[in-house]
Amino acid sequence: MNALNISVSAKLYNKNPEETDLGKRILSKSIELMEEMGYEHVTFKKIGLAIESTEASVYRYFQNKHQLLAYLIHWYWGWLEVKMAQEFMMLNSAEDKLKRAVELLVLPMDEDERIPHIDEGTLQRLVVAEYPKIYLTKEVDAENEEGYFLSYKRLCDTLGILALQINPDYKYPHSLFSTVISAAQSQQFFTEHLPRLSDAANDRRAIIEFLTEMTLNSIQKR
Amino acid sequence: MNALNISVSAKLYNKNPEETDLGKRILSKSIELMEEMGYEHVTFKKIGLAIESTEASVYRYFQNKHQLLAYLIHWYWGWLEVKMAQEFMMLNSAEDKLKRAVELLVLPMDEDERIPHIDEGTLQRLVVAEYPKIYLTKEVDAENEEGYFLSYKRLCDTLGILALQINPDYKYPHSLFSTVISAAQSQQFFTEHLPRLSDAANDRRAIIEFLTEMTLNSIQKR
DNA sequence: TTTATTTGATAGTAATACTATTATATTTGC
DNA sequence: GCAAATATAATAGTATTACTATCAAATAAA
Repeated sequence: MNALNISVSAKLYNKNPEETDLGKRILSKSIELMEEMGYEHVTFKKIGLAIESTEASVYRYFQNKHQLLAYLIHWYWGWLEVKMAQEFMMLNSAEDKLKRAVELLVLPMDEDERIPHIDEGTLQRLVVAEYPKIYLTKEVDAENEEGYFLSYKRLCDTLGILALQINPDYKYPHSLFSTVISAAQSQQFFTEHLPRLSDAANDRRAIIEFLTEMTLNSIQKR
Repeated sequence: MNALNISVSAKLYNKNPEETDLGKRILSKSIELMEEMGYEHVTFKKIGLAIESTEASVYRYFQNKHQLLAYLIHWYWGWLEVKMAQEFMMLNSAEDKLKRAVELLVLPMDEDERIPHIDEGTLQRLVVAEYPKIYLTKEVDAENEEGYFLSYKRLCDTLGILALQINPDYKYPHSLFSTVISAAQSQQFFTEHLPRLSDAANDRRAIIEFLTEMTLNSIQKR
């Protein structure tokens, strides 16, 4: 147990995939498959095949594909929060922390060797491509009560608190950061697939600058 | 043909639903059904039943559920653009126009009696609940070439041009308005389902204020 | 009023999203 | 080291979904 562990609510799985080898292979391969062929085209049968096991085994860990995606995305936000906390220790001003947070949202991630079964870079691309699908459903209220979205909400809170350190009177910290996090994802998607919806021709630094300006200009007292 | 007509690319249907009575009933009922039970739970069989026809008839108009949703959302953005153009005629400054645009994105729509087969209010709620699903797919590039997202892109352009009237040096007009439009949708969803992700407790005016501030502060020369 | 087109009714297929069962490994407790 | 518990593999089966195809009846157009 020297490895870093991201806590994921027990409601997000049937059987904890982090506890077994097969479970870790499911995580690893489903990230790969979903990123590669897209959430809609993945089935538990295909995952079973990829991990050289069976459909039934995957069902033992996750109730369905939706829960699996929710798990992976939840894990991603939890992990990003840990990353941010680590980096924030080296920074002093709230403004520097926010700037760094935006960078971490947009820059490609390198593999964290403490967690060999999860390829953070691939997971990040998966999140960019799929994340709104976990809450844009009719089951959102029930799943919200089960804690499906806790790590995302916590991340927004954390950043919102930084904003209030810059300007305690700012009225919309939660709205702002749910917007910024979401825009960080969608701008990455748009530069690649719908470039007319962005001004950052495949240039992550431009996305970062856009988001940073938007964030700081919104918060600033005037 | 005294009625207003929103142009929708022929790639978005098999057979133009606006041209027949059955087609219009499909539009009308699928908006209702999708809003009510959510995109995932709708099937062409259910739509067939609701319009007192058959599954096969629905397939004659749309290749699949995804294309149908894309049609409806495309129609919505097209219609919103027309609405905005109408309202902009009564306004002079670019700033006033942008403010009004944000209001139109967020305020509930009333029925346009020129188009009796489409309930704009219900359609707006459908768009809030489902719109990213039309581009978050592996088919996005192919569908983009077919013009699936033209009305959305046009809307971003239009608003971006207004921003440049306020500040010709602003570097991110497309990114800003794809973000603002998207945030207008997601903030509505969050206030209802994930309130911790917004600061506008079921208050559309607060969403409007948040977005308007964010927009104008981003554009402003400094 | 013949011809073409649209719709309704029905059937059928392959894939999906599961649930269930049983045999075989593998691990754990004693 | 062995019995008991647990995890997995292999397989089968079901209901639903996402289509495709066919053909007759109704309607519209030439």
